[in-house]
Amino acid sequence: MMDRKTKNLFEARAKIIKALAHPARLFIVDQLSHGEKCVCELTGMIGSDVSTVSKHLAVLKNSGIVLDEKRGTQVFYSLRVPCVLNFFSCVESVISSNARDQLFLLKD
Amino acid sequence: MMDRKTKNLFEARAKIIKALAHPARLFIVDQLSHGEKCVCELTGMIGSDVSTVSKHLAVLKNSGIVLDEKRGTQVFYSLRVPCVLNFFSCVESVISSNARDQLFLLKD
DNA sequence: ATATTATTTGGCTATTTTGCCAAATAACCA
DNA sequence: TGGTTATTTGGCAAAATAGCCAAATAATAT
Repeated sequence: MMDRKTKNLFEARAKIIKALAHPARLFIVDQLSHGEKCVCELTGMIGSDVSTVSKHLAVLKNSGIVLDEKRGTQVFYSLRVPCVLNFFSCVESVISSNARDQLFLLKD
Repeated sequence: MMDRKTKNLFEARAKIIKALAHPARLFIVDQLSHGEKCVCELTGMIGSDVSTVSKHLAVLKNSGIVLDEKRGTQVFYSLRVPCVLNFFSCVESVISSNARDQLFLLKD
């Protein structure tokens, strides 16, 4: 049986991945890959309540994925660990692999 | 504002990542990287009810991350898209980056 | 046929996550 | 100071997720 140490390791990993596991948060990460953005900019793009976006950002910040910097009345968020962008290519390949299988089922 | 197409894309991506966002499921993926395993083997390692493990496997299968193959009375699961293993190294770097920051705060 | 082993499914409760609103806080400007 | 804009926080209700048990299904062996 998995020991305590192993369990902790996988819990820590899951916490990071869980922080990414939401469409709005993935979108935020994608946007930040083009450079820092303030909460208001992101809110405009996402189209949820500001408080909702702020909470999504808090989740990302809390897990160590983004950084925040207050300048004047705005808070700018940026990617702290850009390698999270690598996730996208693999996720894309899962999606297209799924799509190929769907096509295969429809063949003939 | 994000258009429908973009929204769908990020929802599809989130679905895949969500499938990975659980300690038991990450553990399963890690184990499968060493080769296929049957439900009973995984259950022994994880230490939850078989039905729970079976449901975790269903989540992974449903999102296209693993494959299943029934042989006799057992079902063997294997990785369908091995690139998901790349996630680990980035997740690890987020974790160690967090740890470094913690240390920094404690300095002096 | 019956029993046994492996796995999945249904159903239920407990927990977590989401997203909105309203209110609090912070920084700036008039 | 008082007002305005940007952001966060608290609180709540709805939705999704997790994990257990019991029962159903599947394959095999006796």
